[in-house]
Amino acid sequence: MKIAIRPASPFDFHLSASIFAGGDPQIQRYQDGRLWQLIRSGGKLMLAVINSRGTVDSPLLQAELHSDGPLQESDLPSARARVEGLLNMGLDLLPFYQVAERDPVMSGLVSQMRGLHSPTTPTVYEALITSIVEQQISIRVARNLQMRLVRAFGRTLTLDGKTYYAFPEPRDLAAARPEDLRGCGLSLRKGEYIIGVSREIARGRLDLESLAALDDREVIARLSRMRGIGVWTAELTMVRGMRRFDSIPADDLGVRRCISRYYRQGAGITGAEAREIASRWKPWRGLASFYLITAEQMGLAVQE
DNA sequence: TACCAGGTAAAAA
DNA sequence: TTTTTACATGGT
Repeated sequence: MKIAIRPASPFDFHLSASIFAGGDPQIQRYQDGRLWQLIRSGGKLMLAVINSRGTVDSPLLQAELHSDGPLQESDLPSARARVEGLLNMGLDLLPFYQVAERDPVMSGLVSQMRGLHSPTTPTVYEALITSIVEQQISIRVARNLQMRLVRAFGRTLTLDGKTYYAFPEPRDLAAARPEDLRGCGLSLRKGEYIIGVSREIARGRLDLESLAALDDREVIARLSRMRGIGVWTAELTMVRGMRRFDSIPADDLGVRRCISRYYRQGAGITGAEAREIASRWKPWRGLASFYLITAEQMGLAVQE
């Protein structure tokens, strides 16, 4: 079954999806112009294969949906929302670009990344767990551990003899032991954090999706009540999984490094200095930092 | 080899 | 109350 999607313009599908390049082809992957991603819609797993049929200024995407059973018309609205959510396709970037105009450095970078949309995880839970995994270790190592975690605990969908893995549900990880996660390369302590959070959710004592009703400070306070979650993890969860485009983990080493690169000639800066510089991007601080990180990865030059 | 990489909680001072 | 330490993997 195929659906057509018209993202808000401008939308650069290739640039936005490249963040998924090099991923595990059985989990999430962008390759040869197509984005592969398992989505969950109405309790049913399906594989979405997304490609572009339009341009940056007149974007048009096509998503093929595959499942191991018959797909109903009633599955489509939810599936469409899931696909659009992956790259925040409905988000109008122009208000952010207007704010960026006031900042010569950001303005110069943005003009080279026009149409870049940031990704959002299908669930808040996935953002929270992957953020815990990423604590302290390098992104590269963290991606490895995340792939092992998904393969070990995720639900699967088999199509044409190929198995695809979806991110685990809270109850899948709630049933695990720290030693099981240790087997994926995680520390025993992170295993405890992840299992603890998953159990709270599985028992109905924490509803992550309902945090949408709270403001940023309240979300940080609520999440920080749980063992293993500090301000950094909460902020990363918000910007990555809750579409809080103004939330920025300013203490983050990577964020500080790229702000320093483009605004302070690479001199080391503190989280407080990063927050000060970031204040000019309100109310788009999180999206701006995503642009900076992407600029760094693309090797864009520092403006003189 | 030793150190560091998109932190956090718990122990020690 | 503030400072130090352990934790895991993988790159340099």
